[in-house]
Amino acid sequence: MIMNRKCILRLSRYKNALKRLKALGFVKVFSGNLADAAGVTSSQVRKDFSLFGITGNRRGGYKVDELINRIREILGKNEIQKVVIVGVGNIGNALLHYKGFEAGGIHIVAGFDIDPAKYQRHAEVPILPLDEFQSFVQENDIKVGILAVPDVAAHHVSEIMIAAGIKGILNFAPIQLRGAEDVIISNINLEVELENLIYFINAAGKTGVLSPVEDE
Amino acid sequence: MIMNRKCILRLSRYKNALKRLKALGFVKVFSGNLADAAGVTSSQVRKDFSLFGITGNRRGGYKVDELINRIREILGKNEIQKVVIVGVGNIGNALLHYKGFEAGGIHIVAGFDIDPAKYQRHAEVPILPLDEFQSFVQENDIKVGILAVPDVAAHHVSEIMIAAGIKGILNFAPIQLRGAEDVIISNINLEVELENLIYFINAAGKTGVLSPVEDE
DNA sequence: CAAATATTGTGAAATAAATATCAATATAAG
DNA sequence: CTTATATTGATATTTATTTCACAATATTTG
Repeated sequence: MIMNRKCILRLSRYKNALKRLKALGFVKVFSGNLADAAGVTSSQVRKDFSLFGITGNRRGGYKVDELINRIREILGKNEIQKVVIVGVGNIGNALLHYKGFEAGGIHIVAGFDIDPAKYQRHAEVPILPLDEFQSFVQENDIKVGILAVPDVAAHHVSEIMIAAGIKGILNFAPIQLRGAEDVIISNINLEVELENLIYFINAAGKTGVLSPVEDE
Repeated sequence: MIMNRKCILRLSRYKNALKRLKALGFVKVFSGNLADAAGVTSSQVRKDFSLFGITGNRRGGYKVDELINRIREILGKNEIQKVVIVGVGNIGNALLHYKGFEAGGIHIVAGFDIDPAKYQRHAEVPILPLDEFQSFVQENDIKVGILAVPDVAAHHVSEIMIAAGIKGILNFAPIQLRGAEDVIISNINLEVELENLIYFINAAGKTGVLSPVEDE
């Protein structure tokens, strides 16, 4: 089954939207409801579902609980959920203490840095020397890491991560990392995002028209 | 000229790559060099350039300095560059003190929050009451804001921002914000990104194949 | 100066993604 | 129980994006 990235990202968003709808008391939803909540079209929702074999009832929509479980199953959240952070600077530290992940079943289990002043071996989420990265990752079977080091170090550190067995990297350094064959990398570049906003605002100022909102 | 978002994002990345190439001593580049540095194909680079009317010399490539200036011009970095942050929690605070933006000509000029304990009126980058948001934004002609409040507050705060005249929002809250007609919103959802990595790692574990790296 | 060569710039082709359409059908109404 | 109706699910259509292919042309070499 060939699945593209965008489709999976949307699936994740559907799940988030479903949780909110559930909190509002929804027991079943129609593709249109979900489309509104996730900011897409109902065709898109049904198309995505059909790719994953998710089915509802004609005229009856989808049961919220079943749907959440099915998506969670597809996203594989029960198989990997421990995440480490490399680079405990501004951004890394914020993510280390970000509470939003826990609710989604993602656990930040440790931070790593090269600066001894940052080490906190006995904190709830320990901050350890980068030297210990490989052994920690292997002992704890970690597959996902967040990279939040300065740009000059990013490439080097990504190699350390990959060598240790990390298979997925969320990269905050403002360079385009290229992974190995079996490693997937998501690049988040905040400056690029801001520049993008600025461009479209300026463009709107000139033409009076603004492109529709989209992401990724 | 109809221009899509992805294309602009790439332009921004080309600029970053060019800066790095320049630092390495490059005076001119070929589309292939830039493609490698930015992780795309050379066709893509040339096509993007042709959309914006950027030209080089056949057989001579592009002059790095000219190219950087031209891209900077297109991205409009000389017109808007002041940015505010609403929500000085974990993430907001990290971004407030993130040094990476300055080099790119983006200035974080203030943070806003509703928690009086966070106010720092006389700090280098002041943290002010949300009540003062509108007057600050209007007096300082701010058009771009970063939204980093808890999800339950996100929608409400986005409305305050838009009412104050903000035209571009970089949203870190894990809900899909929908802007007004003339407001552009970029959503960055870290949990979704992590889930996505987890999905592809699990998928690779089953099939032995991993999709190529891409973003947005 | 002429010939060889590498690279751009662009239109055409291929691929991928999103949207629209509509028959099938479950639910609800009468 | 029958009819009307709304919604799915799948296919077709449209639109967008990427890649390919190659003529045009600077630059370099002999």
